[in-house]
Amino acid sequence: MSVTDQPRRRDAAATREAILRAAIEAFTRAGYDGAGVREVAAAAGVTAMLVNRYFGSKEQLFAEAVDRSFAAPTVVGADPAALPAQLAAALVARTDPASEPLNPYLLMLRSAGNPRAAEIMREAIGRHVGRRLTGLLTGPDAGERAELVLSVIAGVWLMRDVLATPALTGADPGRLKEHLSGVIQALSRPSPDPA
Amino acid sequence: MSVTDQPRRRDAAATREAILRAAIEAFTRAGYDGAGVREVAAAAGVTAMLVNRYFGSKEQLFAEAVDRSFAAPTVVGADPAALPAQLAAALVARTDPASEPLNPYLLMLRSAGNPRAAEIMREAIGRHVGRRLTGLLTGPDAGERAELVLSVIAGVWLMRDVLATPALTGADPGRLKEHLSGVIQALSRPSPDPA
DNA sequence: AAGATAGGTCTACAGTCGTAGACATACCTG
DNA sequence: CAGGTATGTCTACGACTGTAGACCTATCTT
Repeated sequence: MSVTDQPRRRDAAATREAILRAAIEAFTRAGYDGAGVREVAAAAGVTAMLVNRYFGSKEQLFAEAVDRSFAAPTVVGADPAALPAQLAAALVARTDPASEPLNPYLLMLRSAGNPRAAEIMREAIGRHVGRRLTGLLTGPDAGERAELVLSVIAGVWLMRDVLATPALTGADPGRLKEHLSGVIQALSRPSPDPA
Repeated sequence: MSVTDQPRRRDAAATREAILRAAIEAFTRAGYDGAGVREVAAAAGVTAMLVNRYFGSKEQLFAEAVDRSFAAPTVVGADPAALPAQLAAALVARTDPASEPLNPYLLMLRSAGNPRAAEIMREAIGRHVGRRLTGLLTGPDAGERAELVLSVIAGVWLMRDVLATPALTGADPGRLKEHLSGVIQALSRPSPDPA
């Protein structure tokens, strides 16, 4: 790691934390299948076996990495009326290709191909993100509208960062924010007007 | 494959087609990393080497599978005014877990983790889907709004089929269609009203 | 019927993967 | 200072991956 890689002081908690951080980084960048245990171990400055010794298996390591990554509150909005604009602004800002590369949505999108990883993430969503977002919405079908908002967020992250589609990466942020604000607004109302 | 697996009559075109079909199925079900060349070959009733002999490499096979999968027009809408409702209805119907398991969005979502696969799919989107959807929208920023619609579609497919989130899989189809129709409607207008 | 060629298979290699058991060493306690 | 234990490493295995070259054989042509 550092230039003078003196063997880190023996501290189980700190080492475990270093491995978990490295795992989040690796899984977010390369996905569940693309990240190897040896790679995670090397980034944490330890051996591959120590990873399994602390976390049991790659699958359990992934589960804990997902849980940690999803636990961090991505967007906090207090006023329900201002939520669409705030959410849209945050989404546009954070999906900027030059933005910070560590976030739960990238981890999710790049690991969705593996069935076991998908299960783990579904449970984590129900445990963290879904519940948090549902609380911000009002109405009887808040749960499903919250997951629709989640779908939109994930979809934008997919196209803009993972696939890096030209029209979205090069779009004007202000106009993009307007569009997305309208989309989220449409999902904020309990039931669409059957005019 | 069949019970009496008599060695298929030697026909280069037919064999190539069988391999390509098997590849689309495998890549859609397991993603780029999850599907192996031997698995594809076995499903087509041939040897792994023949796959590479016809397609050069796994990567080129994937590129051709993506191109074929994306070329099939998923939703055809003629009337721009009715487009949101039609698109929403088709999306809700086709993302039903009991629906047909072969479609470009699943292929895309489950392969997005691999960087090379992501590049290939980005090009294929620009070549097929993006252009097709852009033609259905009007206004100066039709391109970026088309990709936002694509983002919504992909996001719903991700949550409803790949992750199989409970609130979306169990949601009432009619109400879901209403919500999504409103979302797409918001993206159909050239520029949101700065009221 | 005999040869030519397109169509397919066999064997194998070099690499990576996740993981298990035995072994070594740094640190704390007496 | 001596011992014990927590902490970390080494070696290795079996399975799987994509792919290359040599080889076989069914089919068509003459």
